[in-house]
Amino acid sequence: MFPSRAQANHRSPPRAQVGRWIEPHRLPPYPSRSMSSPLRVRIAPSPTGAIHLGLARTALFNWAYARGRKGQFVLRLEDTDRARSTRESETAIIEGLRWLGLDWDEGPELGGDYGPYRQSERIDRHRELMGSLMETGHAYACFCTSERLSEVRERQQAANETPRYDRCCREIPIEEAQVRAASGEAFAVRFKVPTGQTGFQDLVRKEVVFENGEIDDWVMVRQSGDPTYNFVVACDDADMEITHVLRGEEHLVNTPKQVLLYAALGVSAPVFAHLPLLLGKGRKKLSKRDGGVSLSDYRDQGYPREAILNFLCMQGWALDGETDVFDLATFVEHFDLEDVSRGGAIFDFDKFLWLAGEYLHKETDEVLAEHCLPFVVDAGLFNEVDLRARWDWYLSVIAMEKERIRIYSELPGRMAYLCAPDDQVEYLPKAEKGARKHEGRTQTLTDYLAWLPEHSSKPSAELAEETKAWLAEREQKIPLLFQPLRCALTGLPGGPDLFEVMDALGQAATLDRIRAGVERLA
RNA sequence: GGCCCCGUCGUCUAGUCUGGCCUAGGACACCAGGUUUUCAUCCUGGCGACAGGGGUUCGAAUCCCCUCGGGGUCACCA
Repeated sequence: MFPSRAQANHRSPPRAQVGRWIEPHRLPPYPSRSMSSPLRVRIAPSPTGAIHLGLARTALFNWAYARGRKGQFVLRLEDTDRARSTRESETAIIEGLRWLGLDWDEGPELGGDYGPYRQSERIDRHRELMGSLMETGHAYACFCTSERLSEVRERQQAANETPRYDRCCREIPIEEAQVRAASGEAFAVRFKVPTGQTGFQDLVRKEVVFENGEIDDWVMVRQSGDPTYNFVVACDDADMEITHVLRGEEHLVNTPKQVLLYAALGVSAPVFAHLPLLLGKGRKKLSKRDGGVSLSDYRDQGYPREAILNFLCMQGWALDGETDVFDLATFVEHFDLEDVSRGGAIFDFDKFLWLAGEYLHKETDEVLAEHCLPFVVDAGLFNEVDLRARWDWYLSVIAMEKERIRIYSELPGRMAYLCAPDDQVEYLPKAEKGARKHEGRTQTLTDYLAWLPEHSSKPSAELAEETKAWLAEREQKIPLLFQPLRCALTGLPGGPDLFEVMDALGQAATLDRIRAGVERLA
């Protein structure tokens, strides 16, 4: 049969199944997919890193498609690359998707009727299917060495041909192959691509057809005994009765290989839907160099969760061409694969920020305060206990600064001036310049400092009116006082109503800051 | 390079299947004006696209052909 050299030293379970011929008719039966069987979709991320925005989008579309059609959504971990797969990444993916608000019906941490849900744990089944495919003549052992393979590739490239396997081992008689394998010669298993054409239904791109002559006799199982992605993904999708495969367009060219495999396995292929790629600035696949490509980047920067979800919905899909802001329920209700756009689109970071602001501004002060709290603490402005002890004050700051921030992490920068020492408020150049352009600033500020204590106990709106009246009496324009005052109080060129700022500062700090301002702006 | 996918304002997108309602709509960005003590918000306005060329048709963003452009993929990675 086909024991391999790898059998002895490979750390995976013994390959007992490999050489066990299974009669085709004894293949474990695949449940037939009748019209009444439920729609089943899945995502199959490899746990090798953080959640990329593309994965988040794919997950969201799968989830919405299932939820909108009473289907089931499955999470399966593609951990075939053992060197790169980690449990930390697995946990991060599960937590990240949960944080987004997605839920799935079956998964590695949940179990389900089609488990296990880690590809590495399905290895016996993959070997079983490999064996039967060899038995039925759909796959064959390839004894070529990697040296020979690269030689062939180089020769093809030199001749300007498409590099592909020359099918050298394809016609080796099965008896001979068995003898060579038994003698310990290493081999990989390749799929025997038939002649003809392979087409499939793609709900986004209609029908797609490939010439089989263009398809390589691809490797299903490596010499090491490890199956490859194209092999296991189709096996698992078949076993799990996945009915619709929604994934990124980079997988489009893999699809005919998988479709051929389904046919060899004797099962019908699922319906596909290849989603347009998320692109970076240069119209190339969005990658790390584009910055901020992980879901966690946005969570950590304080993008509202609903804004992230909403924006993800718009990556390849539009509600009506008019409405940009809509919730998940609306998405689930209206989402259809036929409406997914075909062209890849550049990820618009500007619009994302804008949308974040739309959601942030809709939050109540209380909710926003909670969302911003960790960022304020992280910035070192307050510890949580102190901040909670003066919650009403914090809420007033939130109300005051709300319209100027779009993401939670922007608050600490906006309110930092409130925490500065009163004689050392950092004056931004633009603010100081604006203050200094008024000739009578020092005198006006000094006079105001004298006038203020008797009036500052009044509500801010009233104080504002009285201050303006005071200025009118002196026949002075408003900016003459307000610009130096703003600089003294906040050091910023813009910001909330000055009298609300005074409220937040308190009388003592207000007076101290004006006093310091008289000197510093002299 | 082969194969495959795609092509509407700077960007995202509606309209394309089922030609006429398109003088091509909306949003972000940008610019100008208004509101405001400033910034922000908000309001008003502006800028700005059917890749190109041939057909078919009374009529084409929409159907057909060609060209050009962009992307994806060509592993014993996933």
